[in-house]
Amino acid sequence: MAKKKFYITTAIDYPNARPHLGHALEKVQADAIARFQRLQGKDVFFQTGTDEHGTKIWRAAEAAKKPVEEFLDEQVAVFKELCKKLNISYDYFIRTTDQKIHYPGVIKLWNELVKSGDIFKQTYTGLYCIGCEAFKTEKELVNGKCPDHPTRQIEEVEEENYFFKLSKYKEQIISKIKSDEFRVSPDVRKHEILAFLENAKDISFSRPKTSLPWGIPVPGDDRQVMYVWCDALSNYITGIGYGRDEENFEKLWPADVHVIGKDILRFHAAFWPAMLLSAKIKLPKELFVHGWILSKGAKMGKSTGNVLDPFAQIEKYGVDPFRFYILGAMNIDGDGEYSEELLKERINTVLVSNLSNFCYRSMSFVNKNYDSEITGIDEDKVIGEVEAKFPEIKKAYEEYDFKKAIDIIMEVSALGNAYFQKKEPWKNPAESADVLGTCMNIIKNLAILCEPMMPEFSEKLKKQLKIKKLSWDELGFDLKKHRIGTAEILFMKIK
RNA sequence: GGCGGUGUAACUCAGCCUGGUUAGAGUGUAACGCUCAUAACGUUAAAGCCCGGAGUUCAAAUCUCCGCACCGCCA
Repeated sequence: MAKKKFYITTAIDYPNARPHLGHALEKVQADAIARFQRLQGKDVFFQTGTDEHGTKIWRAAEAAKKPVEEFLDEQVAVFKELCKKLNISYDYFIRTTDQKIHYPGVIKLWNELVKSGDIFKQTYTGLYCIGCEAFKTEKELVNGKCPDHPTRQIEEVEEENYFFKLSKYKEQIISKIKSDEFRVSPDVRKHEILAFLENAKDISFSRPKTSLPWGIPVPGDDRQVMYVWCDALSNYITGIGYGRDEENFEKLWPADVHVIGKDILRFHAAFWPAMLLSAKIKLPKELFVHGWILSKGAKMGKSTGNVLDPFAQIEKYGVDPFRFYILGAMNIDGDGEYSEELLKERINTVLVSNLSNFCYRSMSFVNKNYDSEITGIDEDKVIGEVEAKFPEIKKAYEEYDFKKAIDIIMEVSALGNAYFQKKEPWKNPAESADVLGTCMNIIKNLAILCEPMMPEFSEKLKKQLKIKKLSWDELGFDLKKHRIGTAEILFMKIK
């Protein structure tokens, strides 16, 4: 039987500045999902990438005094480097400036929307801030001035743009979201978007080239440039072949899950499905929306000055402890707190004292007392207790509740520690060989359970246990006669 | 202003949908035990007017209403 496919994406990042912890969080969450699905035997395709058009990029390149292509290549390299440092197992990294891969699908999509009669021209009159190079609503202004550029004039500008008939599809989208045919999770985000959709208006879909110099030209009207929606959201289909390799597209679409942040919910849960409906393309199955990483209760961002550099954090604490911490710090339907104090505490008390210590004390005991070999297992009730956790952990992963998954996995490790303590094998090593056999099996299970979140740790465990590949199906206590390798400490305590 | 969420031990949270024995977990604290292990592990304990008020009920952290505080989305 052919493997079932699983197509997962992150949002594409806007590389006008260096990546921050929020970027890291989303990639790590998506990576954990991708790895979990691979463990389940799925044929996973995992896409991430960068959104490279728009005024901010154009201006950032100007500020850096570089040609925009060169500027982007450098910026994108940093985002790719972050993925590498984070151990992100993506299959494809899409760039929206890629004229071979991305443009054909974008143009096809635009034309499909035109064919459906959903693109129309309209004159737009609005209040324009020269500083932002963007339209503002009256509500956004403070004393008639842009809050970000209070010294600049606000001008009333008239532009002729293409619009997209979002309103035409809102009822369809509402019904698909309500029925979970297009699932938006967690529920709080589902409620939010349903409320928004009730009053959804048509949206601006292009800008004059004069005001948006860096973008994809509108087919048949080179005075207009596509606005971000058609240009960027389309990456989810163009990357897998839409408009270019239809066979591959048919194989992978619809996406099983788009992982996004709550700030772009509307674009993904309203604009994007409307575009797909207009183009007669199936909707993605699910949108998983994460919150923000906060530092002392404030959003991480350049403006708040509380930016922690993910590269520095990974360097300082190691990739798996970092992944472990940010995955465990997020509440499923809210935000998460990032602080180095908390991170240190979590690593020292949970990763080191519980998990890593159990593995090391058990394996080094086998090295010393049994010449690295186990010959059987002790049929203790701990086996049933551990096995009872497997379905709970699977459920937590399936619900993207990494915090819960971590908690239960650590209960497995704690069961191991309590079992080891109760059996006191050090008092009589000669007669305790089977106790350690049971411990080796618990460790094997931990290697599987932790893999989605801490792949490097899992690799090390497998190497030390001398076990090749492991899938979720191999959870259990089947290791009877086996020789392990040399135990090494897996995580060090942080001072 | 409208809609939604949150408020439970010193800290982070679970429990609330489907009311019911002494309200749970981890961290921190204390005592004891153990010593294979990264001063790691185990056992036990102290610690909660479950935001406030009213109501429904034999019974409410849990359901209803009002209020307060904080957060999100919309206007």
